[in-house]
Amino acid sequence: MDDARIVVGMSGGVDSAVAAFLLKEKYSDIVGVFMNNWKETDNGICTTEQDYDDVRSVCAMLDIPYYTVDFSGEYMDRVFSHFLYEYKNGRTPNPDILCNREIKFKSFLKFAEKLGAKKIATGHYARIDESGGKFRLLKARDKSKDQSYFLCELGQDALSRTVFPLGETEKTEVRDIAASQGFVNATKKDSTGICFIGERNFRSFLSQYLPAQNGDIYSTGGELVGRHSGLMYYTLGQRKGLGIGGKGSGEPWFVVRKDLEANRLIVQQGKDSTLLYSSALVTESFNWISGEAPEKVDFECTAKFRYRQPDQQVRVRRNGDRLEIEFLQKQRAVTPGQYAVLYDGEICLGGGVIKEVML
RNA sequence: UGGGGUGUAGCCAAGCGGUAAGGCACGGGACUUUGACUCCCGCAUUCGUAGGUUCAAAUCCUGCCACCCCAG
Repeated sequence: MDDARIVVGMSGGVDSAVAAFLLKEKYSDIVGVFMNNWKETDNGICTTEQDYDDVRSVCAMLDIPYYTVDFSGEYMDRVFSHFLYEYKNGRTPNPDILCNREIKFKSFLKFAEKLGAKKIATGHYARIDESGGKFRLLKARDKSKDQSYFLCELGQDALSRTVFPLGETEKTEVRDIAASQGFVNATKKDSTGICFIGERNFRSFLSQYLPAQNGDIYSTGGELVGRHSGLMYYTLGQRKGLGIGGKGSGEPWFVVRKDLEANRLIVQQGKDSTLLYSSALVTESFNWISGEAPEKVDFECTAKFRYRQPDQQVRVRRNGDRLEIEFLQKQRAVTPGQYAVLYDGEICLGGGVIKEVML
């Protein structure tokens, strides 16, 4: 039994509740902390009250103290402002990876220190192992829930002070444990949508922060095929929301390019739109979880370009901080602003923002 | 106002006397801690309109309306 204090981040969902429960096997001094990182500015449905109630209920059953902490200022400055900046520039950001780096594994970690804790824990599905003072991030045992992709920006400092109690646990077991413990959130639906902001109408949400500018939609053949309501509402490979019907072959249309200069959306018809398939990408800065780039400048490994994508074989060429990642199989809709995350089998090597994509 | 053609859901489009295919779009749901993709479900009691024939019409007949084309 470890009597050093550990702080567990609790969202109100089943995962973090069960994570806290599992910690009781090894830790005697556990503190639950609920993070409130988003201030409602509209009169949307506020689920944070309910979530906090659930945290209270679970902590009471576990007989552990709990606190709530507000990082909404940090979230706005270090995550959301960047999120908006990226959209404004035509890219498609991944705020949750940044949120992990900046909030959960930075601000929250510091907060835990102030509470006298040596370590923090979260309900992420991923594993950490250590050997000779080196920490590695590994995929979760439950491959269908593995969230290592979202943790690709972490480093040695964060990993050395983090515990992921659910790393070896299947999601179904998590539900079973929650049920057997009688947790109020045992059957609560998993939350999705941007972390802390939640699920909401993407268009109306974004429009509150960025001005939308209508424009034309052109086919790759140069034909005017429709109107768009603002480039920021679309991402590469997107089908929904184009409103183009009855034209051409009858197949659906997909976004293949955003022309910011002309405020035009370029679309192509058919699933096998060749312009959607790329063969390589470039990241300009890359976070190596080990803390240092591998010695080899040219090597093969696997990669993911989006969450829950099967591993893809790639060849990496390293040029300082710049990485060129070549795909052995062409990839559909690899999008600037998203992350390329490298893996060596179970090991998550790290990730970087996709800067440009080559056909 | 001579000739020909076409009018089926938001768009494209089957149907040619037996009681409205399909696709796209759209809406809802599933999946999902980004954005997407994908999957599932829904989506014309009605076929430009008014009559007529028929047991039965979107399908046949007639008038009208609209649009298109060729002539003028």
